[in-house]
Amino acid sequence: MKPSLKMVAARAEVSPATVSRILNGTAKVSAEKRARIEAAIAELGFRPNMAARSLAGGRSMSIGVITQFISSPFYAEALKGLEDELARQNYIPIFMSSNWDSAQEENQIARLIERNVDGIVLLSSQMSGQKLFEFSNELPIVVTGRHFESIQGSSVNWDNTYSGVLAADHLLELGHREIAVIVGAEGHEDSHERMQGIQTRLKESGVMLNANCVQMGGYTEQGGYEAAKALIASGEPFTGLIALNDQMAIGANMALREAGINVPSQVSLVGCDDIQFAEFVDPPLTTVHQPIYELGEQAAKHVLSLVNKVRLPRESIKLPHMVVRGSTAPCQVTVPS
Amino acid sequence: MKPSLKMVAARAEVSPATVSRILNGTAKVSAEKRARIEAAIAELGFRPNMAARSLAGGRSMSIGVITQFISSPFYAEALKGLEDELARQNYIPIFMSSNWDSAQEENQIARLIERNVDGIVLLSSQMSGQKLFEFSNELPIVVTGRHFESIQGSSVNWDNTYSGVLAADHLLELGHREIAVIVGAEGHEDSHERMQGIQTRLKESGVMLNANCVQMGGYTEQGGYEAAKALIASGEPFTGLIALNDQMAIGANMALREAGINVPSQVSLVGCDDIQFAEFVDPPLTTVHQPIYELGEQAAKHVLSLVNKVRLPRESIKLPHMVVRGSTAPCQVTVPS
DNA sequence: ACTTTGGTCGAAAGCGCTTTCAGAGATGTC
DNA sequence: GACATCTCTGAAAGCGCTTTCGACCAAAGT
Repeated sequence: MKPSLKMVAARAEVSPATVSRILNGTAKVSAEKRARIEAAIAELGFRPNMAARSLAGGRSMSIGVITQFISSPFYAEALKGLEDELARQNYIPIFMSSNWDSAQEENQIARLIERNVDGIVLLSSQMSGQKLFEFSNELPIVVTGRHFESIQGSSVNWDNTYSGVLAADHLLELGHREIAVIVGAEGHEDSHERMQGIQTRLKESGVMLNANCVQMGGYTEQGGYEAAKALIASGEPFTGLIALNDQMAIGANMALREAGINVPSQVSLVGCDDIQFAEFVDPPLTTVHQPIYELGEQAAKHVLSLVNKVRLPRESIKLPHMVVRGSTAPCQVTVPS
Repeated sequence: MKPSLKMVAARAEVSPATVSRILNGTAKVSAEKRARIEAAIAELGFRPNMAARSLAGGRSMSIGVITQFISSPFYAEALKGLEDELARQNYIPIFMSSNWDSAQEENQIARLIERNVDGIVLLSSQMSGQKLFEFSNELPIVVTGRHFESIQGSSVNWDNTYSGVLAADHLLELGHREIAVIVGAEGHEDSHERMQGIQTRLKESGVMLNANCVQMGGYTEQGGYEAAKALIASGEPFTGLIALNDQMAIGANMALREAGINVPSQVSLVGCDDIQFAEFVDPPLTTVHQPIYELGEQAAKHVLSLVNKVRLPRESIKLPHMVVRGSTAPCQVTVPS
């Protein structure tokens, strides 16, 4: 039989209420009783029952976390950040995948609410703003990759525009003037913002971005591969290629290789995110490193601040920065045929 | 105010007990009342409170899942398999990372128990068999990647030896006789078994495996990279290289490239696992595909069978198979210097 | 000495469910 | 028709904790 709080109380010769007070630090307890209780807890190996705590206290000490896919290499670090920060505050994350499907996303949120999570973090939600707002009336929600603000909702993000700026500047500095871009998916704020940053910079430098030179890659390797193929097939000349995430960059790299186009001598390729694999592809990928771990941490801090109704000191997230590896080089005069 | 079971009961003019019976299907209820109750549930938008169910029923309908790291590319598919199968049976997984640390692993298990999980799945546990056994007395535990059997414990695995056999056979058939191996980590049953398979096959073919030709790579890209460097530095000739997982193979690939050794014309490289990235490296990695998604599914089925104390029809897991891509080729006479 | 404050603590209610127990009908058997 | 047998249902206890409320005691103020 598992030891219960009641048994601890009996053993320490105090009331259950007092034991609870020790557990939660909700009231002062005399040093003497505290010692007795702590001893009893240790001797019995008592571990409080979360279900009971949750029921009685109205808090489950758990936060739901929804990603497109639990093992997305992009979110890997974000999840770590979340996990670490939540653990520090004695919460646990409950991870679920939505598989890029907004119906599934809603369904998972419902399951999480049923499980009494105290709040939810949405890493790149697909849901409509309306729905999001409705859910945020039920419980605190923090979302990344898009803007959202309500009484119990907020968003956390780094400066995506700046990521675009960095990528564009890097190619520009290397002398590239014919630039193509593989974007993420329609209606994705972060993809859109990065693109915005790129365009701003290109325009400032007088470089035109032909419509043919922008392809959609859906954020996957396969998508990047196909987008690059389409780019090549279009006949549009380009010496610089920016993929709005590393997975697409890796796919594009493969398409270029297959087409006999050398990276970086013929085309300079820059990715975005700096996922773990980026340095192990050939050539090692030049990319915009984004503070993903931090994003997770911040998201955790934000939900918890909403849950516990404390104001969070406005701590801004680090800026992205370039990681120059082998996939970019100064522009040669020759243009890939 | 959230609707409760009691409110549903009041609205349907039945007792709470009857509502509960409908929810759990634990007893027959007249069609008429069932209809009234279902209507009331729908009208109120009632969602049962898991904390209460868990407390009253002694089941939390959740399974703890511990991996080295949530976003390990290797376990990606396994987690998906677990998630899917658990969802089918109305359970949810609670994922936690142990970061390759057995103390953390124990700690996480304790946290999971505290959260009343009904069972635990350990994807590649680092814990001692003794500890494992102790925990399995407390609740059902299923572990992968090693053998374990007890009243409330079991393990699920594919045939790792066969994976080794496949890799060795593939190189042998291509005519390679000088073969090197990058193994995982000390004391890892799965690494050991794969190695076993390789050695059996090599021995049968009269190929000797020099001790210098076996390096440890710790299952990471970085480790594989360093292991390959050491291999090259040792001066030991080899035309075939097997890495016991893809991440190490990818690291090794990079080391070979840096050393100016061409894959596959000078060295044929074979990995193991067939992770998502394997086909996007250059050259696309020839590897032993292992049924990882299925492993997750099976692990889920196994814990749930232990939890619900039903015997599982002995359904064996698929066998690994070779996926031949670009990193292997027939052996040339020349040997890398 | 007598009330006031302040600090500790226990009794008890209750969180939202499940489950046992037994009662009430309905049905079947001899 | 009397009795046993089912089937469906409700009352009530209780899962393990938190929290309110008030009791109690010591220290402080008058």
